[in-house]
Amino acid sequence: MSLATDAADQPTLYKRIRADIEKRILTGEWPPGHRIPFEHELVARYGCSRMTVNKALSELAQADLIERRRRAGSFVRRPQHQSAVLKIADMRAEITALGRAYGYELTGRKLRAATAADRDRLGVKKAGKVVAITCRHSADNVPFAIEDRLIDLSSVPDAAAADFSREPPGSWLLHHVPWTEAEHTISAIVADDRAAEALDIAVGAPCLVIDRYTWRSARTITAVRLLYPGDSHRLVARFKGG
Amino acid sequence: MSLATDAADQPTLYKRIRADIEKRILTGEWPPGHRIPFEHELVARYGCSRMTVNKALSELAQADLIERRRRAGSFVRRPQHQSAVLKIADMRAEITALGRAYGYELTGRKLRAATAADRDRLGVKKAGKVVAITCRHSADNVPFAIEDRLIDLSSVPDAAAADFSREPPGSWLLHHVPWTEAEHTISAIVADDRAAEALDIAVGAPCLVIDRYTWRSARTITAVRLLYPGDSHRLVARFKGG
DNA sequence: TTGACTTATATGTCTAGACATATAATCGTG
DNA sequence: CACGATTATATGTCTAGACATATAAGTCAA
Repeated sequence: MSLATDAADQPTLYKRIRADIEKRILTGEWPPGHRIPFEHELVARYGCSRMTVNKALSELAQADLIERRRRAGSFVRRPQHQSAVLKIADMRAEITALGRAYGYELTGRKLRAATAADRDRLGVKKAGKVVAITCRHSADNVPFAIEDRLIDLSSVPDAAAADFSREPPGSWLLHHVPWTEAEHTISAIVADDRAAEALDIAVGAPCLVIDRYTWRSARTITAVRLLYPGDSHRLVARFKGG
Repeated sequence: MSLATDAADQPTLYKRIRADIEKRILTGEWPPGHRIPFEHELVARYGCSRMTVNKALSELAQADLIERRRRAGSFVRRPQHQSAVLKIADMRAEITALGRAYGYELTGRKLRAATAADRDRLGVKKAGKVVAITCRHSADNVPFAIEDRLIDLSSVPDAAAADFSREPPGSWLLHHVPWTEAEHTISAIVADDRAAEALDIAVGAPCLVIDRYTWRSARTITAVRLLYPGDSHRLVARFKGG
């Protein structure tokens, strides 16, 4: 046994090294800027080859926990610009996860040549065909959110033939467009007449608005606006790492 | 030269292998579920050792782009549960980044033994001392957000002596608490009398609310509620990776 | 003091092997 | 056919080297 441990070491050695270092960083024992021991020191401490500690350190670097600089060493990174992971699963999953019955209703569907407003909303210059969809999601038969969506058919031609009367466009896209990037803008408004009626709330009640633009490899796919009743719905974001 | 390329290969070989595979996944050429070539096939294709392709594949696995299964092979992962990276920098940075003048005003500060409400809000059971702070952030002398914060002194004893009349508690904590986890809850409300006056908006105007709980290694540090005028402020979240 | 040159060193990448281990596939048996 | 045992195989981890390369630090001259 060339391992430095006498006890049974469940995880593999490089994972143990990684976990050891991670622990010291997370507990603050090694604060941001602190220099991690050199590879050759860790090699001596753990009695293994350099490739093994290198693998541990490389993974920590990939996870942005440390920064590695040639000739200088490896250093604990300072907490990144604060960022949060905001879970926005598709509506069905979101509502189902709450243990509530999911309901869906297509309220409008139009196929048309892109208007100037459409192009502006999708952020594209070229004209093309689009599908405009409005629909409503409900939980236990209570309105949960209304959706107003535009899909660029030049990016997703299949969407022209898709049947959105049963499957919500968000789910459909999620299963047909394998990899996406998106930008969300979250704001608050008060419900106007139309929103109030669709969501069964009072005019002037607060609403949470999420505007989401989704694209794939620099190609716009869809723009969607979701309107939630603000007092009943909450977006939960979990954030890790500074 | 054992490299399979004749052209000058700027990046290193394993990075090129990783990029090649990543590209095929991102363009959809290899859809979710597709089996990546076996390591020994990639070894043959690139004319390198197994460790080199293994490093490329390991990094893709760490980035959740592929999933590796013993004996079966490596497979393109299906787009994860949709998640967004929500940037919420500290207020000064946020406002400064907008090119506006940052203003800060401490409106209240109390040091007290934790009340039942405080303990509930911080999610702790044991009693202890807390600091309660209210303050206001402004951009170009226009109210930008009001903040209502509770700091657990048993986790951050230094906060008792900190001078929050000049430095906002958010910035102070960010620089004194090196590593944190947090949970955000985003909702919408309409402004009540107090909020309307502090933010200089009309009663009944929409407001964006962010409740943030921050802790470090399972230890609660602070709970904060931020109130933004909903029509002027926007939270932008950028999301990558399905 | 400053700038240009040199050197030492820590990380970056890679190899050609090795054995471990989980598991899909196959084979036998009741 | 169902089920348990066996086998083949792809990944997981590790070694003991090697050379490449960026750069901090030291050296020396203007």
